[in-house]
Amino acid sequence: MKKVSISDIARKAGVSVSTVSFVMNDKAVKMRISREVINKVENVAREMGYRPNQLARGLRTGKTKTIGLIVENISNAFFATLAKTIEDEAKKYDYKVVYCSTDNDEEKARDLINMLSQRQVDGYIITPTLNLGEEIRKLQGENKPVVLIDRYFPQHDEIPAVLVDNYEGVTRGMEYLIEKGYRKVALVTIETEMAHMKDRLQAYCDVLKRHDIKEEGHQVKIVPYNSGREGALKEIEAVLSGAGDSVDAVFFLTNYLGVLGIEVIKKLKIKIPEQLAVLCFDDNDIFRLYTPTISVIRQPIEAIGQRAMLALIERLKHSGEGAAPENVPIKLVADLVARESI
Amino acid sequence: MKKVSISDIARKAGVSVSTVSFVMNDKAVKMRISREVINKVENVAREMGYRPNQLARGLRTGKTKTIGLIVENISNAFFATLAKTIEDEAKKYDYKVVYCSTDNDEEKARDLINMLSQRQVDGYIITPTLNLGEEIRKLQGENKPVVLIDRYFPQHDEIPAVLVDNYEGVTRGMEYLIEKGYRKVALVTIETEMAHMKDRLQAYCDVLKRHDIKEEGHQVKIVPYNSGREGALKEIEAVLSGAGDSVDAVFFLTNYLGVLGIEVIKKLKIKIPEQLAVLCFDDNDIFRLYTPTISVIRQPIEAIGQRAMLALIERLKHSGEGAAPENVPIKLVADLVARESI
DNA sequence: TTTCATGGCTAAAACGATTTAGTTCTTATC
DNA sequence: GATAAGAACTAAATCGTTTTAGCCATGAAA
Repeated sequence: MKKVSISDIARKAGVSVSTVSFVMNDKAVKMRISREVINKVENVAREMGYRPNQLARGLRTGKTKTIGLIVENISNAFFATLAKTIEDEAKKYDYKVVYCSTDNDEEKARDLINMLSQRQVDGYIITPTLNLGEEIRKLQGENKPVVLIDRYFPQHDEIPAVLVDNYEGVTRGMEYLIEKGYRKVALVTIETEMAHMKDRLQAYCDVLKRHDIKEEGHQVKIVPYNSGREGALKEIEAVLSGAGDSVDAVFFLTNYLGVLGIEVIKKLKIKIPEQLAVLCFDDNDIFRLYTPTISVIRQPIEAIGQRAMLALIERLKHSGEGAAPENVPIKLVADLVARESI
Repeated sequence: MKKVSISDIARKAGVSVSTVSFVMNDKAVKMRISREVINKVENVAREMGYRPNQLARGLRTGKTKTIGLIVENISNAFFATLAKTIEDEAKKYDYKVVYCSTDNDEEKARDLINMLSQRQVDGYIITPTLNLGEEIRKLQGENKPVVLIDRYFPQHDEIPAVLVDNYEGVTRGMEYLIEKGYRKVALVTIETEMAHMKDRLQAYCDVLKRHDIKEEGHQVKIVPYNSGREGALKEIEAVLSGAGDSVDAVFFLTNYLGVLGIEVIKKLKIKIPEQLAVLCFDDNDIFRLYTPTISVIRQPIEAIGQRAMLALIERLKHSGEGAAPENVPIKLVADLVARESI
């Protein structure tokens, strides 16, 4: 019981392969195939359960109707939601998406791009790691559109990117904390050279400076990327043990760090917000359900996915022409969700 | 700047296409290509940045080195973890996985199978919806191996399946509740005809019967599948409003329901475990971090992914031969994680 | 001198589609 | 009666690989 091909149908219907192809692609009328032949072919195709081979089609046409999505980690809530949005959005334009995770590893990211390229995806949506600029330029050189999400390369402004306005988001959060009277705000962030995180860090520093908060107000803990779960917990604990004393508030710069932070807070039995105010960049179910509920700066995940998809589709359409260089990166505004933790 | 093909290399290196192919596939020695030609070809390929076209390769060989993974919803923690495990596992065998979500919609599931089939994936791992038996048999007819996960079709024991022992898991949970003195255990489950959920429900009933618990002890709430978030919250609230009175414990049969349950409990300010003991089938970060922590029956997600992958690879290897019909379904044991909620 | 290996490659078919450029009938037009 | 203009199809090239069968030397064996 082999798969049925277009020529099987042709044989059974007593017509040529081309005729079948025209019928299957709704070009029958344009090619003046008679009504009866059309019906005959359609019937035979249905009976035999024909499903066009996309490999063959892609090989011939050069289009696979597939886009590659590279995220940091698909099992992280943020990326999972983003992926789902993009998948749903892609379907509207009749594209399928295949996704994969870099685990933030440069080498792995390169391998993934390579793999997707070999599979001839039509375009890419990428959460880049460091030093991926060259690889991405190569894709563009092959005329494959690329849109970055969540992160960007300031030095490569010819690569379109869609992300939250990180600087503005953290500024908003910090202003809120300060307005509520907190002055000793610890920052917990992740070790990285990437611009989006630098922007967040910069915003923190700028706000403190603007309010003339010095020394004791500046407590930045940078968790090394490879410290693992246990290591990260230790690092965070080191900061939070100062709660109620050297620290009166903490701002976690990623959702993942925030969840670890909750774990530490729970362990140390720190009272929120009496001993410690808590704010996190990026929402998570846990923050909504924890007692007390945790305030967050919420990224507009759906909007990011939609805008990215839109930008990509635009480029896929006019892939030949010189892509109109949008003002990059596109920065969307994050909103503050005030809950009980501040 | 077009993509470079094998014949571009052949031309530049002054050899035939076949020779290049042999070199690129490590068949050069077997084909007695001389050392110098091998080196030459390899150099040219590297210089030109050659990446084999997998469409062409797949078309020719009939193997895409890709497996299709169909889950209910990739943004759900359970399936996201499962997907990640399977992806990692697949990589070991040099397979790529492409995943998609059914949202538990029969029609969508069929479409996805169709789409993956058109893309010529070599095998499938599927979280089936209702009535997918026929479609799956068709795949097997085309000699494409299929392994089910999380769910199974009792009436189709020729389709291999890997899942947790649902009956045993719920039995264990119920015995634990009863041992701790709870007698009025409400059950919250989802409306479905699928066997794995029937098994869970059956276990609940059997345990109560075994302990001679009648009437007041039997409170089964079946949340309709299409009730949406708000609807589901209402349904659950209807049950939990009896906490401390007609109900002294609640057992959520899925992780998703459990999270909604927590939301209701929080809203109604129900004291756990004083007014209500809580148990959930399937773990989630929230259960670990909520105060108090919530006990769960934990599924061995990694093991499920690994066993499923193993079974699939086995079948991919001997796809010609009559697949040795394993004892199906493979049922793995779930363990009870006792926390503070009981 | 013919035959046979063997070493070192290449030609060409095949995979399953799409698409361009025909081909073969009718029928209408001058 | 010759020509042109559709109508209704089909042949064959093509996409980029893999793979089988075979070609052409050279040297050894008979």
